[in-house]
Amino acid sequence: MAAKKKTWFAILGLLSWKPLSGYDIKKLVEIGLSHFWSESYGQLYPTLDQLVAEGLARKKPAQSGKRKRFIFTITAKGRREFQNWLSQPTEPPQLRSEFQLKFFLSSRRPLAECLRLLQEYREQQQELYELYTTSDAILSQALDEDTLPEEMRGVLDDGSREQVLIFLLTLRHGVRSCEARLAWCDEAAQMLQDEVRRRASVA
Amino acid sequence: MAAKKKTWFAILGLLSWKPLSGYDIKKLVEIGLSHFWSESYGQLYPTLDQLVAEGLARKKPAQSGKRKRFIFTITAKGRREFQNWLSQPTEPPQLRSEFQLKFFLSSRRPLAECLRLLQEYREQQQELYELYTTSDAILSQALDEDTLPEEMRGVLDDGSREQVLIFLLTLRHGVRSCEARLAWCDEAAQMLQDEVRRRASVA
DNA sequence: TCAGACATGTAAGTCGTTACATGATTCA
DNA sequence: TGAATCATGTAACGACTTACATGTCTGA
Repeated sequence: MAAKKKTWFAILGLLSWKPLSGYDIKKLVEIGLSHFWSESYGQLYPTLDQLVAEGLARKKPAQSGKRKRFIFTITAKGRREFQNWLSQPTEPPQLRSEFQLKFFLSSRRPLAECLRLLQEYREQQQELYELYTTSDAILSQALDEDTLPEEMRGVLDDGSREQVLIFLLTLRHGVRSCEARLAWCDEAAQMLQDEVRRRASVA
Repeated sequence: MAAKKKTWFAILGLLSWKPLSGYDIKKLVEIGLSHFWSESYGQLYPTLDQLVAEGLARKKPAQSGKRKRFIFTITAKGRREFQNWLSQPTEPPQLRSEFQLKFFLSSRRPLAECLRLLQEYREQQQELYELYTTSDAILSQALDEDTLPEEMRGVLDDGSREQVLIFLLTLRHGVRSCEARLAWCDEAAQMLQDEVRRRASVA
């Protein structure tokens, strides 16, 4: 139980909300956590069995519906493990950014190359930003009106305001980060172009 | 040559600056790329041999110094591969943030728990921010005065302004991101506390 | 002399994705 | 009837870290 196993806790956390199948969990992650988390089936199903083996969850076939389907329920032990993980210090995200790597390594290439990289990055971020702000608007409105947006039924149940609020806040983390990156792109492009001009004037 | 192998290109990129040993590369990554990249020896040395096997680099024992030491030099083919990688579309960083995972999953826990997570995160970011701004100041000054800061001799050679500029800009990406995250923490804490108050007033 | 930096490497294990394999059910 | 979705799983691979193993050289 020592190491990382973040997948374990991602799953336990979702199970702490309500019993779910592997498939449910996959969907939930895609809808709710997609901008900062992902899980593949290849990871999910084996991990679920491990959780059961460790006594952190229970597996039982679903009686409703005719499909082969297994519902996982968190155990008291699982809940304790999850809460313990929550209270444990969080390791800061160590991102590996291919863009930044390229940008840094391009410092001996023509400045046009750096600028092209910058522009490509900016376009990606802009697209992301629009995605985020759309969802942000929907969630903000929902919070205002104290309702649940349709897209979220099944993901967030009952009229829990906190859930909507936290959802909105995690999203807004993405929004703010995106904004910062966009601003940085403009600042960086500006400085690179200033440098081009400076070089021209010195020569 | 199809897939990811970003380590390959990180190394090739550094070798495109000048011939280096595995140890040199490790140091260079730690000093120059540490806030968005890392390489471990377990990755580095085998990859260097792979590069040689693919004809992208050449390995030769160093004649200077008495220590066992191998210098790697990029080949023309290696250079082509590197430049090709640079021009290839960059995949957007998919971060997996343990903090965001915790924060999201804590939405059914007492609000105090969410606030604690937030505060811990803020402290981490604050620390990072101070680290970044210190380096930023040094690099900004160096750029102003057209000199190389001592810490960078060996990392960046000759008086290449572009190198210092790009170095500063990659760093500033971190600075801007940090600022955004700090601002987000404050915004989020504010909104959570408003919610606590709102709940009190409704009850 | 001995700590700390220099220097290279391997083995084992963790973490995660992709692609594949299989099959039921629903609905247009 | 056939495409989409529901649903579970495995095998193979790739990326990366950690810990270990080994030894040299420099300078206080």
